[in-house]
Amino acid sequence: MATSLAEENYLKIIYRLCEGTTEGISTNSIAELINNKAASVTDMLQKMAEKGWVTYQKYQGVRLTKIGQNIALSIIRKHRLWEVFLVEKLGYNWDEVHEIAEQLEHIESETLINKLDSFLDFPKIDPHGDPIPSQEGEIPELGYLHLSDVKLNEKCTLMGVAKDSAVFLQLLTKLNLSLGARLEVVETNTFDRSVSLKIAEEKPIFISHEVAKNILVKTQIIS
Amino acid sequence: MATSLAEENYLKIIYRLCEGTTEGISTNSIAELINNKAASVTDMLQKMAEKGWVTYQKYQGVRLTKIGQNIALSIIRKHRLWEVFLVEKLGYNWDEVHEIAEQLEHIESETLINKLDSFLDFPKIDPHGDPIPSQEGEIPELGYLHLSDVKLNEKCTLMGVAKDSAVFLQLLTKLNLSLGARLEVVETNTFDRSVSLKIAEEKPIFISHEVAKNILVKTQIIS
DNA sequence: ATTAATTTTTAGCCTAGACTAAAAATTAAT
DNA sequence: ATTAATTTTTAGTCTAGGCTAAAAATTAAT
Repeated sequence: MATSLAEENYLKIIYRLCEGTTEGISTNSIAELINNKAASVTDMLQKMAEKGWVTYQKYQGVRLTKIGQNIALSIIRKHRLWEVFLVEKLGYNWDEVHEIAEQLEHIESETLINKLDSFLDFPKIDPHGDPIPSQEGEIPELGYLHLSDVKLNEKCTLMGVAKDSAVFLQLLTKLNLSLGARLEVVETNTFDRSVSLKIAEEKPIFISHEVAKNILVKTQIIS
Repeated sequence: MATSLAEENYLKIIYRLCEGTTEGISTNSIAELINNKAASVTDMLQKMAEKGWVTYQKYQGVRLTKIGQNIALSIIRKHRLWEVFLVEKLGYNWDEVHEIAEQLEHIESETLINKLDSFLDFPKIDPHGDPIPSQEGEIPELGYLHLSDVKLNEKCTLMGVAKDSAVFLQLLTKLNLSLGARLEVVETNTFDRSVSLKIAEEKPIFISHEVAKNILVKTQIIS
């Protein structure tokens, strides 16, 4: 069944909210992310339930069905592949590509996205370190940790970010934090949960808990 | 002012119909190309007139204003650049790209299209030989002739097509007619206006007037 | 266990952009 | 110059996808 732009945006957002919960997703949380009023969301959820993309019970939130998940994954796949294209081929920075990819992800053509995938040499992650789902909807499991959860003095490598808003990414760039950076948490401050962080054995810098939480790292280098 | 998808499609079609006329464009002709009913077109024309993109007088057809023209040209520019991308970079054939480019042409980002332009090495024509408008809306004037207008026994080169429907392009491919082919009309048949055509000094083949009319050529090779 | 606060849903309304049917204007044909 | 045919416009409807205000259900607080 064909999906409208609005529907695709709902599916994508519900998918994001579903990750890491088995709970039904609340109307309000969707409304907030998609920037609509709760009443509009209820409306759309009911339509999507009829189409079989979500299961929905009044006042109990929604869950994606297998079909809904697959649609969401194919949109995410497209989004992330286009981001790779924008950065790798057109020379954009990682904080500039989100908006454009939000548009490109809705282009409908099976062949297009697979040719793009091949043109880009079948990348496994996007410019923010997020995994790119396969055509079959498989997501390579990367097992990254949030920097805020890493033990003191444990060396790790910056592999991705948990949030890709432009302001956050620009801050990272300013702090000289980019994909692949070698990191080590040397101190955590109980007062504000801020963190002293060594980057590539340099003099430590301070970053807030909020920042640390949104940095994804791996602790051993798996070759 | 922002343009909706529907508006962009109207502007593009009106632009096409304006080429080579100073007459107002009829409601019906637009309706046919855009696959809507005349009543819907009237409606939209009135709205676009208010926005200053067309001049419109009841029962007298529309014309594009300068602003309308510029919007149309920017969409055409995007369409044709994306077509180059699809053929040159992703390996599509020239008869496969139209539909996808119809979607891509609506992606809104100034920087994107200029970066794409540069990535493609500033092409002047698309895969069908159509000129690509510059950022400023200049169209390189190519001065091509329709093959049906070329004198007998005058050698010429296939530079483009006047129609890019998939069936037409596939037919050309079957006939071994592609961009750059050296052509010579050796006979025209008064009965059905069909044409005997030599391709690269081979044994002549027959093509219909309809085909000849939609092939664009240049007669001297301008280096 | 009620009451209060919050969340969600329903009901009704709005706009963009389609449509149909009927009216009006234009063009063509006698 | 009328009449007939065609084209275009108007008027009124419909659907998708938003909205607000009020009602209903759920959750939190006494």
